[in-house]
Amino acid sequence: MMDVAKAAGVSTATVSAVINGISTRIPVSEASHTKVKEAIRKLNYQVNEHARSLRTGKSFTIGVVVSDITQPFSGEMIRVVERVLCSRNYNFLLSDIQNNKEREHFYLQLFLQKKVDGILFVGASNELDDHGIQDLLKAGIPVVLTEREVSEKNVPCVLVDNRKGGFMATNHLIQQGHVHVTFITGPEKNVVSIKRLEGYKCALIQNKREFLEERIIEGGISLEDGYNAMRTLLNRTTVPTAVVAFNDTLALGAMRAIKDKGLGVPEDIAVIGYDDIPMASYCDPQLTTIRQPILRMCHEATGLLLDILGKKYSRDYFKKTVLEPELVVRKSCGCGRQKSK
Amino acid sequence: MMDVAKAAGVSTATVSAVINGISTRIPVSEASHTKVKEAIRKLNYQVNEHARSLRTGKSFTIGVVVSDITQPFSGEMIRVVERVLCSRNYNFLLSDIQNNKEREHFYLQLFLQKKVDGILFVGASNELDDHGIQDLLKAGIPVVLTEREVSEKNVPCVLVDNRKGGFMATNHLIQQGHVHVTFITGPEKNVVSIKRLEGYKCALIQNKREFLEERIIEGGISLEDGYNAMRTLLNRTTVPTAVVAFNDTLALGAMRAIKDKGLGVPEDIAVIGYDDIPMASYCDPQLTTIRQPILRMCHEATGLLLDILGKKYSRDYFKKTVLEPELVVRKSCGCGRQKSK
DNA sequence: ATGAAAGCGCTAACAG
DNA sequence: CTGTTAGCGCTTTCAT
Repeated sequence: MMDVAKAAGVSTATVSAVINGISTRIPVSEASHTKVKEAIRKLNYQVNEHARSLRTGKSFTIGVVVSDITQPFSGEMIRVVERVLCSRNYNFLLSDIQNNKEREHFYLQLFLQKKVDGILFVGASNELDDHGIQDLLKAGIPVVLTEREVSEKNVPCVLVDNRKGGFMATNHLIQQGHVHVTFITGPEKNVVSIKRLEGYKCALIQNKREFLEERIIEGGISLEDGYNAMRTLLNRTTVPTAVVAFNDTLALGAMRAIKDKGLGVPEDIAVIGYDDIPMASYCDPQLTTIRQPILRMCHEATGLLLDILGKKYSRDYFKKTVLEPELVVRKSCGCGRQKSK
Repeated sequence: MMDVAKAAGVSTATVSAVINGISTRIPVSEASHTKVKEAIRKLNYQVNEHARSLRTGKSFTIGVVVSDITQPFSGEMIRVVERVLCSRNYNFLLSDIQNNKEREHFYLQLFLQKKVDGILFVGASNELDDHGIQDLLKAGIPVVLTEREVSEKNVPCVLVDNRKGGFMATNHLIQQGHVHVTFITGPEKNVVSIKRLEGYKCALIQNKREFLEERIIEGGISLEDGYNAMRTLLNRTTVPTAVVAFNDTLALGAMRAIKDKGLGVPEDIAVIGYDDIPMASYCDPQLTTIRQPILRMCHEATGLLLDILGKKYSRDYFKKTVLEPELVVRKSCGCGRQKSK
C-alpha cells in the first residue's frame, strides 16, 4: 500500500479512501483518484484483508456449519447460501462437521479465532449438543439455525415442518388402502428423523390404526442402509405392505431389496420417500415422496443472519420461520394387491 | 491477550510462547505455563488469527476451487481435502466457481486478498481459462491442479487417465458384440469429456470400426440431459445398440428414456456410464461403469500442495501424477439381441 | 482535499 | 526463563 501511495504521489490515507470508495466519508479529488487507481493496477496491488479486519474488527465473513457435506442437497444448499452472501459482499468459511460433536466444537472454536461476523447452521445434525451454540451466544456472535432449534436461548431459526411431512407421507399410504405401514428411520438421534416419526405415529392414530413399536426399523441415510433395513423386513414372518422411508436414498435402497427378493413396487410393497432428490423421478418406479423447500430455507436463513449483522434487527432478535412440505405423487405407492394376512 | 497476561501476571510474550507451544524456541517455566493456561481458560480467550497472520505472513489457509459443488462427489472430494488439510493444521476457503470464468476470477482475487498460502483446484471446469492461474503464479503462490493441466507453466497436477477410461468403456461394448456404439458427451468444452471422447474414437479405430461423427451426441451432466439426448437418439431412423455416457448421471437419464420408449437395457440398448456413483449399483439394471480413484486424486493433490508449502520441494516443483481408471462390470451391457440393420 | 500518526492483536528479536 | 519493544498493513481521527 505504501508502494501504491508512493507511485501515485499521495499518502496511504488517500489510497485507503480510494479503495473504500463512497463508503468512507472522506472525499478525494478526481486527479488523485485516477492516479491511485492507475498505481493499483500497475502494481497489481491487493488489499491485505487480515490487516483490514484487524483494524476494523469486521471480517465480512460468516461461518457456515454444514452437518454432512456428502448428503444430497448439501452442495445446492451451500450454493444458495453463497449466492446470498456474495450478493451482500460477504464470504464464508465452511465447516463440514460430519455429524460429529468434536468436530463441531473444533470448528466453532476456529470460527471464533478467525473472527467471523456470524454463524449459520445448515442441515440437521444427528446429535444435537447445544453447548457449542451457547458458547457462541456468550461470545456475542449472532447465530441462525436451519432444521434445528435451541429452546433455552431464543436463537432465530428456519425449519420445515418435518412432523407434518411424516404425517402426510403416512397418511397418503393409509388413504391408498395400506394397513401394515412400516417406518424406516434415519440415524438414531437425528431430530429430523424423530419429528418425521412423530408425524407417522400421529397419522396412524388419527386414522385409528394401531401403532406398533415393531413397525419401526432403524435405517440410516444411505442406499445400503435402506437395502439392509428392507431385507430385514422381508425376512420377517409378516411383511409390510407399505414403507415410509426417512429419505429418498433409503427408499431407493429399499426398492432395490424388494426387487432383489422378486417382489414388485408398488404391487407388493409400496414405498414413499422424503426429499424429492432428482433421482426420485428417474428411478423405477418413479418415487412418490415429500418435497421440502430446502433451498428457500437456506435463502431465508442467510438473509436473516445478514439482516441481523446489518443491524436491521437487534442482536437478540428472535424469529422462528416454519416452512411447509409438499406431497409429490408418482408411481411407487399404487393401491397394491391389498394383501391381508 | 493483554488481559490474559495481566491475569497470569506475565507479559504478552510469555502468553504467546505458551500458546504457540514447542513450535517456538523459547522456553517457559512450568509455573507460568499453568498460570497462563488457567487465565486463558477463565477469560475464554481466543487468539485473533487476523493479527497472527498479519504478523507472521502465513495464514495456514489454502484456497480450494471446486468447479461445481452440486456434482456428485464434490462433497466427498471436499471432505478428503479437508481431512488432509486438517491433519496438517491447515484450513481452507472454499469457492464454488460454477464453471464460470468470472466467478473463478473473482474468487482467485479474493484468495489473494485473504492471503491464502496456496491454491488447490478440484474437479474439471467446463471452460478452461489459464489466465487466472497465470496470475497466481505471477503472485508467487503455489498451485496444484486436479483433472486439469496447464501446459505453458509447469504447474503440478494429478489426473486420472480419462482417455484410457473412454477407451475401456467403448472397448468393453465392442467386445460384447456391439456395432453401433454412440457417445453421449459432457458439456461442450469440458476437457474431461473431450478426453473420454478421444478414448472412444481410439477404441473404435483400434477395433477397426468406422467412426461416424453422427454417433456423437451432446449430452451435458444431468439426468435430464441424458434423458433428452437418448430421446433424440431413439427418434432417429437408426438407433444405436449401445451407448457410452460421459457420466453415470447421464447414463441413468438415458436408461429412463429407453424404458419409457418400451425398450430394455441391455437387451435392446446397452448403456455404460462413468464414475461409479453409489446409485450405479442400485439402479435397474445395475450400471456397468468406469470407476476412478477420485478421492485418492484429491488426497494426493492436497498432500502435494502441503508438501510444497512445507518447503519439502522447491516453489516451482513440477510433478504430474496420472491415476488409472477401472472397469466395473455389472448388468447394463449384456451381449444384447445383436440387432443388425 | 490531503497527510501524519496512532493503534488493532500478535510474534520475534533482543536485552536482561 | 521472562519482559520490552518494534512493526506486520490497514483505517481513521485530527490537523493542516
